[in-house]
Amino acid sequence: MKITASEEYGVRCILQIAREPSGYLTIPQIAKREALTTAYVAKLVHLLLKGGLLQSTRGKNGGYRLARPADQISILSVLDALATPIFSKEFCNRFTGTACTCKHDNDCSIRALWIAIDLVVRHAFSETMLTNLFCTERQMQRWNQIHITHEASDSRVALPGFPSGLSGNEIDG
Amino acid sequence: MKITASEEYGVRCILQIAREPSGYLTIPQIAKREALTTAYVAKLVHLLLKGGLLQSTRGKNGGYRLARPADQISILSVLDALATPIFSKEFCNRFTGTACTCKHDNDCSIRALWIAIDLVVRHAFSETMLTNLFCTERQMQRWNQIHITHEASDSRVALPGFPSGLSGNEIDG
DNA sequence: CAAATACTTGACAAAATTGTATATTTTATT
DNA sequence: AATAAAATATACAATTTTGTCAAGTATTTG
Repeated sequence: MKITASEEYGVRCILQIAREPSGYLTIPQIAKREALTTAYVAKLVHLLLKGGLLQSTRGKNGGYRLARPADQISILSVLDALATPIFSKEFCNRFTGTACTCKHDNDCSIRALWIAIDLVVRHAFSETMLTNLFCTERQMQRWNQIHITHEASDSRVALPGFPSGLSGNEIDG
Repeated sequence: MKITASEEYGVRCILQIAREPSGYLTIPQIAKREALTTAYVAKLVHLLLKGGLLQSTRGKNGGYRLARPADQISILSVLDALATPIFSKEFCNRFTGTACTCKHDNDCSIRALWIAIDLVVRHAFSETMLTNLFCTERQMQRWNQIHITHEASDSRVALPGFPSGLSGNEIDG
């Protein structure tokens, strides 16, 4: 499982704009701050623009700003603008092996697994806003230790007890 | 965020072995059932072998079997054998932009975000065993509807309230 | 011990992703 | 109007991932 390059760099770009006091940045400014080329930043912010997260002004003195306040922009919406989610309509078409259509097309428990984890991830990111990244890494880590690992060991952040094949008859499909 | 090809196909291969009544399958057999080439299956099962999830027997009448009972093999261990996790040691080295070292190397709230989601995902997969995939997709879906979306709307499967930059002083980093 | 079967390994070809280059359009300033 | 600064668009080069090929090693069976 991988974070794609556009997701990583795209989040960095919009976070630069979000944290900028003036609320306004040009492509060359972002490029300099993130050590990226202007061409690449242009591509990324364009994705964010199409996704409705940024507004642009053309011409001299132009630039980009957030389309809404940072506390109303979820990480989920940012990632959705930058790449396709873990599970999308195209997924099963991507993995057909040597056949022209996937062997498990009409009944695939693995597909249900990916859909489940996608749901978990999407929910997590839907609750995290750009403003939540306005802090130091130490603060974030501390939060992680307190909440995530705690919740995790409480088995609340899990997919516990997927229907077992051995005792799966309880569920009427 | 993407599931890699080796993760997808690798899970399919080990699931074939796990579901096989004899508990024993050869590379050509797996290849046929999954519509993959024998060369590709060989590569994938070898990763699973190195990861300690399979045992192999060479020579005529050889093949692969699970190294332990299917209910003791987590999806997490399978995925770890097949690919690197969402966040690993190499991560920051992959995204350095045009610089030779990442601009945010010593303080990066985004990194903490990826580490957090990685933890959530790993925990979820650590609780899901191969046997939990021994069912129909409908059964899985039904389970998803009951548990996942429910827990999600209960805000228990989330990263709620990451430290905010506005009111983040409460946390002593 | 030879033949058949099956795993092992490393190199390489194809495809997808990632990143760059170039040209165009828009707009403020002089 | 001319110029400079900035966004937009498209095509293309580089890299990484994905999948294949081919030559090897090991083991069982007759």
